Amino acid sequence: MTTNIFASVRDRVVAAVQTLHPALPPEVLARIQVEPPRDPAHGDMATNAALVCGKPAGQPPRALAEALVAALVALPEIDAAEIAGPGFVNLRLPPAFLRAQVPVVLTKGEGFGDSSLGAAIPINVEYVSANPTGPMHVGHCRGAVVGDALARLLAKAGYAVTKEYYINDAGAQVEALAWAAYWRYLRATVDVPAPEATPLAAFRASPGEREDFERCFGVTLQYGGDYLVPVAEALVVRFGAGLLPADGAGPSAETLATIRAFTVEAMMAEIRQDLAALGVEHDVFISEAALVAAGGVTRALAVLDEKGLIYEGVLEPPKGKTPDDWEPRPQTLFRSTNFGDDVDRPLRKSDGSNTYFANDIANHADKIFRGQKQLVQVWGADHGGYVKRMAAAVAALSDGTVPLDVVLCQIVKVLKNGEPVRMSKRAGTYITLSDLIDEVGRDAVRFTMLTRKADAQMDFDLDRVVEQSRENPVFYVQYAHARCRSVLRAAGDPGPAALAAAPLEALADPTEMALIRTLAAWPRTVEQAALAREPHRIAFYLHDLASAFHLLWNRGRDDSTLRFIREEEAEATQARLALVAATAVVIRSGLAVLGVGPVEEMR
RNA sequence: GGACCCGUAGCUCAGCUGGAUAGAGCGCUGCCCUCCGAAGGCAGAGGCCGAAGGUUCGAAUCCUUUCGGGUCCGCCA
Repeated sequence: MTTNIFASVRDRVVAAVQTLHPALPPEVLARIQVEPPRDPAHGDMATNAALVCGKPAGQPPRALAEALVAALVALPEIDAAEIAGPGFVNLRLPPAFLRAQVPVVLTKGEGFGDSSLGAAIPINVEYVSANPTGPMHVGHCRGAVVGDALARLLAKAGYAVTKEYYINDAGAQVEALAWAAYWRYLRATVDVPAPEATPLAAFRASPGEREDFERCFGVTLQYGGDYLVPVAEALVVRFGAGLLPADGAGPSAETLATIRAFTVEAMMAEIRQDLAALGVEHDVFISEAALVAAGGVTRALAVLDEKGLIYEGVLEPPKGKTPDDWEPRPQTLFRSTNFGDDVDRPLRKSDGSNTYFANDIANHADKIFRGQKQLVQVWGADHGGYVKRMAAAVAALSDGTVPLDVVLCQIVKVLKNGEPVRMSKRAGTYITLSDLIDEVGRDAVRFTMLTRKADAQMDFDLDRVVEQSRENPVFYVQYAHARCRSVLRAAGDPGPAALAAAPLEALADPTEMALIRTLAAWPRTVEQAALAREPHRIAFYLHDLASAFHLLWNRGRDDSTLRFIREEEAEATQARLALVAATAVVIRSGLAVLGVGPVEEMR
């Protein structure tokens, strides 16, 4: 049973070319494409075979095209073939061949479009990986949705996908988080007296604000939002006054570590909750701190060292914009320039501790050690400058056998009443992910985030995405599914098995055939989108599919013979119900890739 | 100074890894509901694909140069 009719016709075309020119090398044959023509008037499919094979075969393209046409029209799958332009061959398929896709869809169900393209290759998709220093906001949202949809897409395309979250729970930022939690903790334990003439006593005597804490303990807080209040309360429940310093000075290293671990855990719980609300899933959570503690960095750097890629050296200052405090100093460097990077990259800070890059090398090495054959990272655009060095590291670690694809997501600008919503933690105008979901709903958030290429900037209009009109693609696609379901319910909800057996000769109107062609393009769309790592193509496909269906629906308004349910024509009714059911199946299949639920009816 | 991303209709964006006469939505113009499927439908106008070279049968797509917008550039993660 054929699911990707473009692939099966391509097989025929390649076979025909090989018969004509048996000696053509595989790399030439690989360039042969069979795709939908840009203009449907040109036929059902078009192939460039004669154009790409003409020169290697030593035959003018048009002459080869003529021979190809003669071979192809003899096949049962091809009704007609004609030469166009410089040597395109346009193919027309027998209507019965196209109609036969309808029972295929109904039999396969939402598994229609599943592909073996990925050949069960282990592929690792890492996304979100937000620092556990606060609740998720809309900035994280796009990467989460894009990553999750991409993972689902790759799974549908036949890859063995591992969905991964890398918890940045080591380093200065979580240290700063622990200090902020400590401040909140001191506020929550205000009743406990402090030893006299200590920083804690001074803090107790103050109003207890952020500035007071910073002054009394001589630190600067990077975090401290209200979201830490419940964490501080939980700390009190768990530890009581046990974390207060007996000497009234700052927290001991152990105390701070305890607070850090507890707070990170609390933040991760909240992030997991946000992700669940968004329907974003992960198979694996990797802790940076645990990876470091387990010797992951040492192990990864040893691999590089063994290849002679690590050395002590001095970097040139950045051109044009030299930092004020720049001074040349010897550092431990990785020879990323061997792999296309612009400069070699430091692995250790001046105090001897590892850079984030060193830890991230360990993260990627860990994936490779676990047997992942392809790596995908979904990052914010601000990490663009980081891509080359990471690609270099992965190439070095795997001897070039493991490709790293980085999908960069541009910033999302949130609009309310046509005005940009300023994102500021301090001003409190910052929109958390859960606020966003509460306001417009999970499905609208997900679908809308996927209506743009990841690397194009996006406006997210809060008013627009809840609008029920053609202008809103979420609504447009959901409405198409609801209409399908409405028709099927009116017909007594016949099962797919019954409809798959229906004769389909009554499906002959151009609008109906156009819809069938769109359905038939679904498996190809999945493969193309997966190869390009571009889940947004699924959203655009669904819009096209919905459009083809709405068009048919509207035709029924002007021409009553095209209505789906016509009591006077039982066979046509069955055929159309099969088409409608197949449309609903493919919409659900596509929405599933986006992680969006189909609706049964519009309210 | 350098690296990376982006310049496509008035606006917001697609363009299937180099294919034919470059598409969609919004906006604009003109038609279409006494009733049977109008939270709408049909039709139309609107383009030097930022610019200039190059590669080849063929370029919005690849290369070089250039002009605009964004992101980033040792001891943040």
